[in-house]
Amino acid sequence: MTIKKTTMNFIDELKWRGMIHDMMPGTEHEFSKGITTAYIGFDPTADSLHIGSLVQIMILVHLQKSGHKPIALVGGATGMVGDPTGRTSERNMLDDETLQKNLKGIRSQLEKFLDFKSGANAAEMVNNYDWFKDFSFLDFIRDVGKHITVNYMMAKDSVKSRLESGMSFTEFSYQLVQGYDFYWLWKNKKCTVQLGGSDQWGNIVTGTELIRRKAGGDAFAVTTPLLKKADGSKFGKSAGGNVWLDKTKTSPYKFYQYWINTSDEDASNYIKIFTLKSKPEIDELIKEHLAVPHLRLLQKELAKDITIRVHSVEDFEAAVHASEILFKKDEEAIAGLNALPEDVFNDIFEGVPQAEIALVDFNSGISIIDALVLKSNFFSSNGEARRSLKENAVSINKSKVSEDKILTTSDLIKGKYVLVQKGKKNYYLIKAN
RNA sequence: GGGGAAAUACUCAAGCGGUCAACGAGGACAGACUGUAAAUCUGUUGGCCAAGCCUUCGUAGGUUCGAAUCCUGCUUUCCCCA
Repeated sequence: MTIKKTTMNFIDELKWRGMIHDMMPGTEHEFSKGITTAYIGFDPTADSLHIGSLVQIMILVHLQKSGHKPIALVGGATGMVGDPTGRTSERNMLDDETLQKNLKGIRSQLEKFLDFKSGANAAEMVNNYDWFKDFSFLDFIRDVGKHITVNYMMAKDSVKSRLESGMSFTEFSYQLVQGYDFYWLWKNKKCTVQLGGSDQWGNIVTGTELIRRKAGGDAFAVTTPLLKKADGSKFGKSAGGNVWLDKTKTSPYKFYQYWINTSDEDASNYIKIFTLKSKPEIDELIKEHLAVPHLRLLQKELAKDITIRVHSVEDFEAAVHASEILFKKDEEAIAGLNALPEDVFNDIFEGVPQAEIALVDFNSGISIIDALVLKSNFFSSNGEARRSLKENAVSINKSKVSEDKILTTSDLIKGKYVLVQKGKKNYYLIKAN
């Protein structure tokens, strides 16, 4: 994609958006010198990035917008070692095949956000495996290890916290490997700044230290705050786990819903971080939102902006359409569903758990519990289904049902579907055939 | 190498021979209230053919009418001494 330039300087831009946690002295001056190259590393632990990495992606986007050159590093080598930061136990190593698959997936996602083609500040993607693959162990400990003392490495929190429980030499070496990445990029790509989450500070500093001791060079760092929700829970997780950028892992509908469900408190922060809207625009939105909070303008703008950029306008529109229908009240919603063409109907429920039940069963009638457990596995046990029914949590076709409900052909929408809900937001679909 | 302590459900954590499917807290899920927010209040949180029955308290045995609770072996973790 192409990137429109802004005039605001990079650091100021990040500052008002609340995206800076810490910065090395001299960093601002570095960016004022002209086109500056900076990099962020992405961990290839899965074949898709999730919305946690979206913060880092946005940083690179801002960097490029303010005229600097972003480098996205995918860690083919570091992925083989495993970053101990924030981990309490030794990490499983990835095998080569998975690693390659993951790198490929991540690469294609990054291409959606950054401009890799045009101009002096075109983004670049690098894989640290390229410079590590022919670097022998002996050469590494002589050329790199010599410059950093064990005392220095042990002082890092990521290491200290693991001294009790144990840590392999492999993970202990991680900071040196990442540090060398920075050195390599500094030397070969004139990359003078490393960006990253605040948990990466220790690793980044090892890099600047290596550059200083090995080559007497200057290098800088900016870290972003780790996102948390206002209630203290982890950002980027929904009931089903991570929220992924890959639509086969997290459907656009669910993706959109994740953002729509953002609390007011978080929404005003997120909109600064995850959208490219200008300060006046955002200030205005927040003001409007405060005046009429129940309209949830912020959440809608946030969800719209991100869904479109991560997926597409079409995906966004489909998600809104689906949301409108699903969250309408009772009869209205059923009428809406009945009116839908079959393919749209299927799109809406893509990504919703589905089960097929034979049409003949409907003729004779199916008890609600059998339908929810035995026939579909929507609930994991009869007890759980009974419990939910008692709690008045289960709806069939948008109306609450009790334990004695029997499903028959008259419950079929479009003669084929039964819409099941647990609570307000969990949908399941039964297909008769 | 010697000595001591501990292992309980998603997590922390009670329990120390029957009244224990196991206190309590957190989390999670649901209900009410709302705005598909937050906060608050309430309920639920092993399974089943459900006033009953079955399987659970690291693991394998044993004592006992009866064990999460006592004994023995094993495994793992932590602490102290060398």
